Amino acid sequence: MNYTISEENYLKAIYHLQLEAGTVTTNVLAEKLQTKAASVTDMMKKLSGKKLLNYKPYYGFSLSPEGKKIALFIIRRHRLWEFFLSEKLKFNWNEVHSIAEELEHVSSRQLIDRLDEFLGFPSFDPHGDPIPDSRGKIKNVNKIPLLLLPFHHTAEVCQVTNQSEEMLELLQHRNIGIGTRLEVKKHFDFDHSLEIKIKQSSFTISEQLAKNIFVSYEQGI
Amino acid sequence: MNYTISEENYLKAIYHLQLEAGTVTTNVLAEKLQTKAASVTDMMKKLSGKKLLNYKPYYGFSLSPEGKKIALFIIRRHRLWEFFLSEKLKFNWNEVHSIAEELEHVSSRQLIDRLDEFLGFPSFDPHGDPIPDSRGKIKNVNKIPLLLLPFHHTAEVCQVTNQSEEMLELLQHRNIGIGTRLEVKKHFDFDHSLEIKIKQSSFTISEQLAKNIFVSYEQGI
DNA sequence: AATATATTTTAGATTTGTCTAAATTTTAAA
DNA sequence: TTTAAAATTTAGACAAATCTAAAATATATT
Repeated sequence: MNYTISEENYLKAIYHLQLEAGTVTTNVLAEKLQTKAASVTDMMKKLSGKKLLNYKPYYGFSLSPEGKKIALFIIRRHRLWEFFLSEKLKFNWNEVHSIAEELEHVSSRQLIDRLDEFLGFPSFDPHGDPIPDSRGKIKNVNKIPLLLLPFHHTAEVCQVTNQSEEMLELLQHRNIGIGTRLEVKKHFDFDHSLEIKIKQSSFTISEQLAKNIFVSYEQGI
Repeated sequence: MNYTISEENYLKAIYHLQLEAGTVTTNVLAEKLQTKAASVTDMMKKLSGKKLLNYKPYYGFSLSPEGKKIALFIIRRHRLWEFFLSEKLKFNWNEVHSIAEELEHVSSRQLIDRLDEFLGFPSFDPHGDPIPDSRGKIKNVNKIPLLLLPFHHTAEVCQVTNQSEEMLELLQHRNIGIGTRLEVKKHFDFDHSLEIKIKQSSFTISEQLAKNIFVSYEQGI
């Protein structure tokens, strides 16, 4: 019931890649974890030995139900700490991730459940990512990419998928954050940039930026 | 500037033993860390290689100024987390230690300084142990063992040195905690037990318990 | 279908922190 | 002061997680 930091990082990375890409390969996982393919293979054998993975050599791997459950708990810890850092310790959006990477490996179940309570059982972290509850369940939101938002309909930013320093710096400059209400005025075919309006001011943002912004359409969360 | 969990645990343990006993030996350290003497010797070589220890084979070792500084920072992290767990997450006195053992190894300096600020720069943890400030300085209190408190002088419990489950269970039952005001009525020579008075009620406590309780005499902290 | 290329796995080495058992050094006792 | 006992260190081994280089397998190309 207790896993090493390394095992936890592998499980979490596999979970994320499964969500993003559906299928996970040795090389992609190695890239994500900044390690080598051979090391990944070693760990795959270890994790499948513990029944956390379905693994067939040369054919790939995927999380078992138990492995997924554990991954969700690690993600729960990560996101609750991010919420804490942002909400209580007043860290910026772009500072919380790396600290939460360390905190997430503190394993006391009771600690996390009390932290959850202390924070008021939040459903989303500062990036808008959903926080699994104490049973590992994730709240689903009706969200669409900003690129698909129809013109002249106000929507609310609910998630930002790229969490790099650079991206978050840009968002802060533009005053865009989770909960920001905006509407799309126009698409420019030439470079696929968008004109958007927040409160009274309008400006354009690149396709690259817009790709990473998700909004909830009909209603707030 | 970054140390492994194991290195940190050794530095911390040496610091504590130096305070308690003045001198630290291989066997005592091995006992404290639940490991073997040979492992301690290995680590001593490693830490003295990093200039954190003065080490002369067969003659013993002690923290260098740099080693002491690091130990104090680890203790700072530990005690701030203990304070957080107790004050904010409502953990009992006797539950905070083991969780803080894990949290103390999360190394972000900024995290700890912000946590400190969030908690209101506390000077003492829930056991009454002093919390080093951001420069590593410890506040000194005029404290004496309860055994030495003169009769009929009210004093305030300011520290409890044994932090085992069993000890803390007993203290909770007796309603003794940091800040409790009490006076000593009598010493019994037969078993060296003490009669003490808290508020209106008097009862006796064993020498063993009294040994671990420290009080501030003239005035509160 | 045969071959070339890319991907993945195996084999063997390395580092960290640990262990046991043996050797060394210090300390205590006769 | 020599010997016995205790404490400490060394030597050699092991598990975890990683690496490089080589081998095995799968995929793509002709």
